[in-house]
Amino acid sequence: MDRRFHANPFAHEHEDPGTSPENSPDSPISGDDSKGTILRSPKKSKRSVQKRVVSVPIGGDVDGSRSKGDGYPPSDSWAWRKYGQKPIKGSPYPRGYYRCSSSKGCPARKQVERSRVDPTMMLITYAFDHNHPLPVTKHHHSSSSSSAAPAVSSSIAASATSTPSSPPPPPHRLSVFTNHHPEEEDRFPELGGDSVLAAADFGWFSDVASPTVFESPAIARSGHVEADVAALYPMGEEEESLFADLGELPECSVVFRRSFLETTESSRGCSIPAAPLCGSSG
DNA sequence: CGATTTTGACCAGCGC
DNA sequence: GCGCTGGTCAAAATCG
Repeated sequence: MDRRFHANPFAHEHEDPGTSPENSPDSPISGDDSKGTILRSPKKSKRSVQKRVVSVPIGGDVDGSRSKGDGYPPSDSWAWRKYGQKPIKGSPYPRGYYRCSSSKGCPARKQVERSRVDPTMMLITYAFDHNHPLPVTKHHHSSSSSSAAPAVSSSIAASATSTPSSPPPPPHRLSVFTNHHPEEEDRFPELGGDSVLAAADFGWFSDVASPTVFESPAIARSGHVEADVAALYPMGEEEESLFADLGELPECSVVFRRSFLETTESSRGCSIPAAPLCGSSG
Protein backbone atom coordinates (compact mmCIF):
# COMPACT_ATOMS: atom_id res chain seq x y z
CA MET A 1 0.00 0.00 0.00
CA ASP A 2 1.00 3.54 0.27
CA ARG A 3 4.28 3.55 2.02
CA ARG A 4 3.64 7.12 2.86
CA PHE A 5 1.61 5.96 5.75
CA HIS A 6 4.54 4.02 6.97
CA ALA A 7 6.49 7.17 6.70
CA ASN A 8 3.97 8.99 8.76
CA PRO A 9 6.09 11.36 10.80
CA PHE A 10 3.82 10.91 13.76
CA ALA A 11 4.60 7.26 13.74
CA HIS A 12 7.94 8.15 15.20
CA GLU A 13 6.61 9.61 18.35
CA HIS A 14 8.54 7.14 20.32
CA GLU A 15 11.70 7.80 18.49
CA ASP A 16 14.74 8.64 20.48
CA PRO A 17 14.75 12.33 21.19
CA GLY A 18 17.29 14.34 19.40
CA THR A 19 17.79 11.92 16.57
CA SER A 20 15.56 13.77 14.23
CA PRO A 21 17.19 16.51 12.20
CA GLU A 22 14.22 18.66 13.05
CA ASN A 23 15.45 18.68 16.55
CA SER A 24 18.66 20.23 15.48
CA PRO A 25 18.82 23.87 16.43
CA ASP A 26 20.31 24.64 13.09
CA SER A 27 17.69 22.79 11.18
CA PRO A 28 17.03 24.79 8.00
CA ILE A 29 13.34 24.57 8.46
CA SER A 30 12.81 28.19 7.71
CA GLY A 31 14.81 28.17 4.54
CA ASP A 32 12.04 29.46 2.40
CA ASP A 33 13.40 32.37 0.48
CA SER A 34 10.50 32.45 -1.90
CA LYS A 35 8.32 33.41 1.01
CA GLY A 36 10.58 36.24 2.04
CA THR A 37 10.97 36.53 5.76
CA ILE A 38 8.22 34.06 6.39
CA LEU A 39 9.45 31.42 8.70
CA ARG A 40 7.52 28.29 8.18
CA SER A 41 6.59 27.08 11.54
CA PRO A 42 8.60 23.98 12.13
CA LYS A 43 6.54 20.90 12.24
CA LYS A 44 5.60 19.96 15.69
CA SER A 45 8.12 17.93 17.47
CA LYS A 46 7.07 14.44 16.66
CA ARG A 47 7.64 13.44 20.22
CA SER A 48 5.23 16.01 21.51
CA VAL A 49 2.40 15.31 19.12
CA GLN A 50 -0.28 12.80 19.75
CA LYS A 51 -2.75 11.60 17.22
CA ARG A 52 -6.11 10.07 17.60
CA VAL A 53 -8.07 8.66 14.76
CA VAL A 54 -11.79 8.75 15.18
CA SER A 55 -14.15 6.87 13.00
CA VAL A 56 -17.41 8.75 12.71
CA PRO A 57 -20.40 7.79 10.61
CA ILE A 58 -21.47 10.24 7.98
CA GLY A 59 -25.02 10.59 9.06
CA GLY A 60 -27.80 13.09 8.96
CA ASP A 61 -26.43 15.06 11.83
CA VAL A 62 -22.98 15.03 10.47
CA ASP A 63 -23.63 18.25 8.73
CA GLY A 64 -25.15 19.60 11.85
CA SER A 65 -22.31 21.99 12.18
CA ARG A 66 -22.43 23.45 8.75
CA SER A 67 -23.89 22.35 5.53
CA LYS A 68 -20.70 22.34 3.63
CA GLY A 69 -21.57 19.19 1.85
CA ASP A 70 -19.34 16.27 1.21
CA GLY A 71 -16.51 15.73 3.54
CA TYR A 72 -17.34 18.28 6.08
CA PRO A 73 -16.40 17.05 9.51
CA PRO A 74 -18.98 16.40 12.16
CA SER A 75 -19.53 19.07 14.69
CA ASP A 76 -17.73 18.98 17.96
CA SER A 77 -17.12 21.36 20.77
CA TRP A 78 -14.38 23.30 19.11
CA ALA A 79 -14.09 25.70 16.31
CA TRP A 80 -11.99 24.44 13.46
CA ARG A 81 -10.59 26.42 10.65
CA LYS A 82 -9.71 24.70 7.46
CA TYR A 83 -6.25 25.46 6.25
CA GLY A 84 -5.76 22.97 3.52
CA GLN A 85 -7.03 20.13 1.50
CA LYS A 86 -5.14 17.51 -0.40
CA PRO A 87 -6.04 14.57 -2.53
CA ILE A 88 -4.63 11.48 -0.96
CA LYS A 89 -3.02 8.89 -3.12
CA GLY A 90 -5.01 5.73 -3.16
CA SER A 91 -8.08 7.42 -1.81
CA PRO A 92 -10.89 8.80 -3.94
CA TYR A 93 -11.60 11.30 -1.22
CA PRO A 94 -9.54 14.36 -0.40
CA ARG A 95 -8.26 14.97 3.06
CA GLY A 96 -9.10 18.20 4.76
CA TYR A 97 -6.77 19.85 7.20
CA TYR A 98 -8.25 21.77 10.07
CA ARG A 99 -6.74 23.85 12.77
CA CYS A 100 -8.29 24.62 16.10
CA SER A 101 -9.62 28.14 16.16
CA SER A 102 -11.40 27.94 19.47
CA SER A 103 -8.70 29.96 21.04
CA LYS A 104 -5.56 31.71 20.05
CA GLY A 105 -2.60 29.49 20.19
CA CYS A 106 -4.66 26.37 20.19
CA PRO A 107 -2.25 23.77 18.86
CA ALA A 108 -4.81 21.15 18.03
CA ARG A 109 -5.31 20.05 14.49
CA LYS A 110 -7.35 17.52 12.76
CA GLN A 111 -7.50 15.82 9.44
CA VAL A 112 -10.76 14.73 7.98
CA GLU A 113 -11.16 12.19 5.28
CA ARG A 114 -13.60 9.56 4.23
CA SER A 115 -12.80 6.02 4.93
CA ARG A 116 -11.83 4.09 1.90
CA VAL A 117 -13.12 0.96 3.52
CA ASP A 118 -16.48 2.40 4.34
CA PRO A 119 -17.38 5.63 2.58
CA THR A 120 -20.16 6.13 5.07
CA MET A 121 -17.55 6.66 7.72
CA MET A 122 -15.31 9.59 8.23
CA LEU A 123 -11.89 9.21 9.68
CA ILE A 124 -10.93 12.17 11.73
CA THR A 125 -7.38 12.35 12.89
CA TYR A 126 -6.84 14.65 15.80
CA ALA A 127 -3.36 15.83 16.45
CA PHE A 128 -2.45 17.83 19.46
CA ASP A 129 0.54 18.72 21.44
CA HIS A 130 1.39 16.57 24.41
CA ASN A 131 1.74 19.69 26.47
CA HIS A 132 -1.27 21.40 25.02
CA PRO A 133 -4.07 18.93 24.66
CA LEU A 134 -7.44 20.04 23.53
CA PRO A 135 -9.07 22.27 26.08
CA VAL A 136 -11.16 19.50 27.46
CA THR A 137 -11.42 18.30 30.93
CA LYS A 138 -10.00 15.02 31.94
CA HIS A 139 -12.45 15.01 34.76
CA HIS A 140 -15.39 14.53 32.51
CA HIS A 141 -15.90 11.01 33.70
CA SER A 142 -14.12 11.06 36.97
CA SER A 143 -17.43 10.67 38.69
CA SER A 144 -15.77 10.29 42.01
CA SER A 145 -13.83 13.42 41.51
CA SER A 146 -15.09 16.73 42.74
CA SER A 147 -13.46 18.52 39.89
CA ALA A 148 -15.95 20.56 37.99
CA ALA A 149 -16.24 19.81 34.34
CA PRO A 150 -15.82 22.78 32.06
CA ALA A 151 -18.71 23.89 29.98
CA VAL A 152 -17.31 22.15 26.99
CA SER A 153 -17.74 18.80 28.55
CA SER A 154 -20.86 19.57 30.45
CA SER A 155 -22.58 20.60 27.29
CA ILE A 156 -21.81 17.27 25.79
CA ALA A 157 -22.76 15.47 28.92
CA ALA A 158 -26.01 17.32 28.97
CA SER A 159 -26.79 16.49 25.41
CA ALA A 160 -26.02 12.92 26.10
CA THR A 161 -27.92 12.49 29.26
CA SER A 162 -30.66 14.97 29.70
CA THR A 163 -32.88 14.87 26.70
CA PRO A 164 -36.35 14.98 28.20
CA SER A 165 -38.07 13.20 25.38
CA SER A 166 -35.35 10.68 24.91
CA PRO A 167 -34.75 7.51 26.83
CA PRO A 168 -31.68 7.33 28.97
CA PRO A 169 -28.58 6.83 26.90
CA PRO A 170 -27.35 3.31 26.71
CA PRO A 171 -24.12 2.36 28.33
CA HIS A 172 -21.35 3.38 26.08
CA ARG A 173 -18.90 0.86 25.00
CA LEU A 174 -15.44 2.13 24.68
CA SER A 175 -13.04 1.02 22.09
CA VAL A 176 -9.64 2.50 21.71
CA PHE A 177 -7.05 1.04 19.50
CA THR A 178 -3.49 1.77 18.86
CA ASN A 179 -1.28 0.37 16.25
CA HIS A 180 2.37 -0.21 16.45
CA HIS A 181 2.84 -2.64 13.65
CA PRO A 182 3.60 -1.57 10.13
CA GLU A 183 2.20 -4.74 8.72
CA GLU A 184 -1.04 -3.89 10.35
CA GLU A 185 -1.01 -0.46 8.88
CA ASP A 186 -0.91 -2.20 5.56
CA ARG A 187 -4.24 -3.65 6.34
CA PHE A 188 -5.64 -0.42 7.62
CA PRO A 189 -3.88 2.26 5.70
CA GLU A 190 -6.66 4.68 6.02
CA LEU A 191 -6.17 4.67 9.70
CA GLY A 192 -2.88 6.29 9.12
CA GLY A 193 -1.21 4.82 12.11
CA ASP A 194 -1.08 5.75 15.72
CA SER A 195 -4.09 5.42 17.84
CA VAL A 196 -7.54 4.73 16.62
CA LEU A 197 -10.69 5.51 18.42
CA ALA A 198 -13.69 3.87 16.95
CA ALA A 199 -15.94 4.79 19.79
CA ALA A 200 -15.60 6.30 23.16
CA ASP A 201 -17.28 8.40 25.71
CA PHE A 202 -14.78 9.98 27.94
CA GLY A 203 -12.41 12.84 28.22
CA TRP A 204 -11.78 14.98 25.24
CA PHE A 205 -12.93 12.34 22.86
CA SER A 206 -16.47 12.42 24.07
CA ASP A 207 -16.58 15.97 22.92
CA VAL A 208 -15.15 15.09 19.62
CA ALA A 209 -17.34 12.16 18.77
CA SER A 210 -20.86 12.54 19.82
CA PRO A 211 -22.32 9.70 21.83
CA THR A 212 -24.66 9.11 18.94
CA VAL A 213 -21.74 7.40 17.36
CA PHE A 214 -22.43 4.44 19.52
CA GLU A 215 -26.00 4.20 18.46
CA SER A 216 -25.45 4.88 14.87
CA PRO A 217 -26.60 2.22 12.45
CA ALA A 218 -23.58 3.09 10.44
CA ILE A 219 -21.43 1.96 13.28
CA ALA A 220 -23.41 -1.22 13.53
CA ARG A 221 -23.13 -1.74 9.85
CA SER A 222 -19.48 -1.04 9.79
CA GLY A 223 -18.71 -2.88 12.92
CA HIS A 224 -15.83 -4.39 11.07
CA VAL A 225 -14.02 -1.16 11.54
CA GLU A 226 -14.03 -1.63 15.22
CA ALA A 227 -13.66 -5.36 15.22
CA ASP A 228 -10.97 -5.49 12.61
CA VAL A 229 -9.02 -2.69 14.08
CA ALA A 230 -9.31 -4.27 17.45
CA ALA A 231 -7.94 -7.48 16.10
CA LEU A 232 -5.13 -5.67 14.46
CA TYR A 233 -4.07 -3.44 17.24
CA PRO A 234 -3.01 -5.41 20.23
CA MET A 235 -2.69 -3.66 23.48
CA GLY A 236 0.76 -2.40 24.17
CA GLU A 237 2.60 -0.48 26.78
CA GLU A 238 1.85 2.72 25.00
CA GLU A 239 -1.80 2.17 25.59
CA GLU A 240 -1.09 2.72 29.21
CA SER A 241 0.24 6.13 28.52
CA LEU A 242 -2.52 6.66 26.04
CA PHE A 243 -5.12 6.02 28.65
CA ALA A 244 -3.25 8.09 31.11
CA ASP A 245 -3.36 10.89 28.68
CA LEU A 246 -6.97 10.39 27.81
CA GLY A 247 -8.12 10.71 31.30
CA GLU A 248 -8.98 9.08 34.51
CA LEU A 249 -11.24 6.29 33.63
CA PRO A 250 -9.89 3.21 35.27
CA GLU A 251 -13.12 1.36 34.96
CA CYS A 252 -13.44 1.94 31.32
CA SER A 253 -9.82 1.26 30.81
CA VAL A 254 -10.30 -2.16 32.19
CA VAL A 255 -13.47 -2.68 30.29
CA PHE A 256 -11.78 -1.47 27.22
CA ARG A 257 -9.17 -4.10 27.61
CA ARG A 258 -11.90 -6.63 27.90
CA SER A 259 -13.56 -5.27 24.88
CA PHE A 260 -10.41 -5.47 22.93
CA LEU A 261 -9.51 -8.93 24.05
CA GLU A 262 -12.95 -10.23 23.51
CA THR A 263 -13.18 -8.67 20.14
CA THR A 264 -9.82 -10.06 19.29
CA GLU A 265 -10.83 -13.46 20.42
CA SER A 266 -13.95 -13.08 18.42
CA SER A 267 -11.91 -12.50 15.36
CA ARG A 268 -10.24 -15.75 16.05
CA GLY A 269 -13.45 -17.63 16.28
CA CYS A 270 -14.18 -17.30 19.93
CA SER A 271 -17.48 -16.11 21.24
CA ILE A 272 -17.87 -12.83 22.99
CA PRO A 273 -20.46 -11.49 25.35
CA ALA A 274 -22.75 -8.92 23.91
CA ALA A 275 -23.36 -7.17 27.18
CA PRO A 276 -22.42 -3.55 27.54
CA LEU A 277 -18.95 -3.22 28.77
CA CYS A 278 -18.64 0.24 30.04
CA GLY A 279 -20.49 3.13 31.49
CA SER A 280 -23.02 1.21 33.49
CA SER A 281 -21.62 0.19 36.79
CA GLY A 282 -24.88 -0.82 38.22
C1' DC B 1 -15.47 44.21 7.54
C1' DG B 2 -13.87 40.27 9.83
C1' DA B 3 -13.72 35.41 9.65
C1' DT B 4 -13.47 31.42 6.99
C1' DT B 5 -12.65 28.65 2.86
C1' DT B 6 -10.31 27.72 -1.41
C1' DT B 7 -6.37 26.84 -3.89
C1' DG B 8 -1.74 26.85 -5.65
C1' DA B 9 2.88 26.61 -4.16
C1' DC B 10 6.49 25.24 -1.14
C1' DC B 11 8.99 22.19 1.95
C1' DA B 12 10.43 17.95 4.45
C1' DG B 13 10.68 13.10 4.71
C1' DC B 14 11.03 8.73 2.72
C1' DG B 15 11.88 5.07 -0.72
C1' DC B 16 14.24 3.76 -4.74
C1' DG C 1 20.34 12.30 -5.80
C1' DC C 2 15.72 12.21 -7.57
C1' DG C 3 10.93 11.77 -7.49
C1' DC C 4 6.78 11.20 -4.96
C1' DT C 5 3.72 12.34 -1.35
C1' DG C 6 1.82 14.44 2.78
C1' DG C 7 1.53 18.54 5.41
C1' DT C 8 1.54 23.50 5.73
C1' DC C 9 1.47 28.30 4.32
C1' DA C 10 -0.61 32.36 2.60
C1' DA C 11 -2.93 35.18 -0.96
C1' DA C 12 -7.26 35.45 -3.02
C1' DA C 13 -12.02 34.54 -2.92
C1' DT C 14 -16.15 33.89 -0.48
C1' DC C 15 -19.44 34.24 3.21
C1' DG C 16 -22.18 36.14 7.04
